[in-house]
Amino acid sequence: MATDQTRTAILVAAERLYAERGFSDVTLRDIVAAANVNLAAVNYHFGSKDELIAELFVTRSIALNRERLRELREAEDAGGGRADISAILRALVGPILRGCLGPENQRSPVAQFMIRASIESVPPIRRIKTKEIDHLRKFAAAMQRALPDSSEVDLFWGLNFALAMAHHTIRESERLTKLSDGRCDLDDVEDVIDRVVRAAVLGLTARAPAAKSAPKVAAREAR
Amino acid sequence: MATDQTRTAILVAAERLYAERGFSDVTLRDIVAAANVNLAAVNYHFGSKDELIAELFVTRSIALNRERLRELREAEDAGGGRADISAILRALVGPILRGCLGPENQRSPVAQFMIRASIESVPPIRRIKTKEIDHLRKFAAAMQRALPDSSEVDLFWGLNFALAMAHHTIRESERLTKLSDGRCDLDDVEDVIDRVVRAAVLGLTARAPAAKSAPKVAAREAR
DNA sequence: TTGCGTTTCAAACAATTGTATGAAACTATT
DNA sequence: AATAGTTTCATACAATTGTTTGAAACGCAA
Repeated sequence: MATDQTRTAILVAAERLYAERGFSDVTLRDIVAAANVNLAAVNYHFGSKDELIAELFVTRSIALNRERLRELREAEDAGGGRADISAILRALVGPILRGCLGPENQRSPVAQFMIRASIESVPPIRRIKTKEIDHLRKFAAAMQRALPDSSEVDLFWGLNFALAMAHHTIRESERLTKLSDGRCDLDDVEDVIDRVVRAAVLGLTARAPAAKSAPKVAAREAR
Repeated sequence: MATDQTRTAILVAAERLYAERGFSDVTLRDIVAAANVNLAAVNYHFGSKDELIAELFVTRSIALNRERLRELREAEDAGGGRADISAILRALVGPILRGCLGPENQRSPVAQFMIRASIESVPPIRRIKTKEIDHLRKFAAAMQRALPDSSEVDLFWGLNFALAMAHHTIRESERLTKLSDGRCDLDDVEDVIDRVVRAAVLGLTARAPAAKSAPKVAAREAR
């Protein structure tokens, strides 16, 4: 059993490579080369490539969800049982953004891997991902308590949009930097979180759907 | 030259399979089986697998960008040269959403393929994707004309968030349906577009500057 | 040291991948 | 009908994939 040296070496190398290049482009031979272990070690310690991926994802998924719930509880405690909508959304998108962006995390595999995982749906992950819905329901419920007057549907859409902005910003951070000629500072993580949360909250709390539907142009063309 | 029967058969089959299962999971043998053509036909007509993917992506990319620009011009013409911000964003996210969602397009590969393409960055696509930045710049410029008082950075963020909501909604439409127990109707495409545009516009036009730390539930209406 | 369970290693495995080949079948012009 | 150019086809190829194997090396209690 020793110190599980090779086991963790494989995990570390695999996560880094997967985060950098995606699942399909990384072979077991790439991993064992980066980890400086024997090829057979992967199957010995994990059984198969899929189980290695699954273990990676489960570990990170649990950690991320725990951190999210921790922040949610913290916000609820601070608000005397009912958390502010901003705080709820901040608990939802903060951990993943903090893990993926920022000067020290920009190229870090810690959570960049999770984004890959949520994108390329390899079989072992797809199974696990289904369970994440239960996790999101907790946030939906908290949002409902924070905004009891809003319709459920609107809340789900708000939740969806918040995650959308967080994930997309992480995935396309490079493109946003290039598009804005570096003027969008993705290293200031807390600023990014603020922007995402603010935009999501505005979409949720703004009354009257007035600002939409372009006046002159045919807004809706169907039906 | 006949009617390019096999050529188009390959294109159709490939796009459908790629849309359904992603690039890495679809082999040339899968494609030729679905297209009912010989294995060698792919390399004969396209040169290589990568060139087939590139041709698919280029074709769809051009069509999508053309439709976006068409709607943008239409909006600008209707506004006498200066388009409304809602109309601009609608031109940006409308075409892709219409192509991917809706009862008849839900499982249609027409543009679902594009989402896969923008996610799994296989080499031939990555090259083409870079050019899309120039395309987005046109929208950024239009947004600047529509909201001359907003800072450039805020506009880029708004553009980023609008695309984020559109793409994420397409990608995770199944999860949103499941999470909301079917109450979020993703078949009503125009409603989805309205929601995306409205949320994006609110984030852009709401007067609630900076406000670093979590803003209170100030329900700010857009002007 | 001896013995035994665990871990590592080099090598080979079978399966799958994209691509290439060269002959056959087809099309259309002469 | 004959020919030249194009397209199809079965087949083979080389490379890469995840996985397996059996022996060697190791750790450690007796």
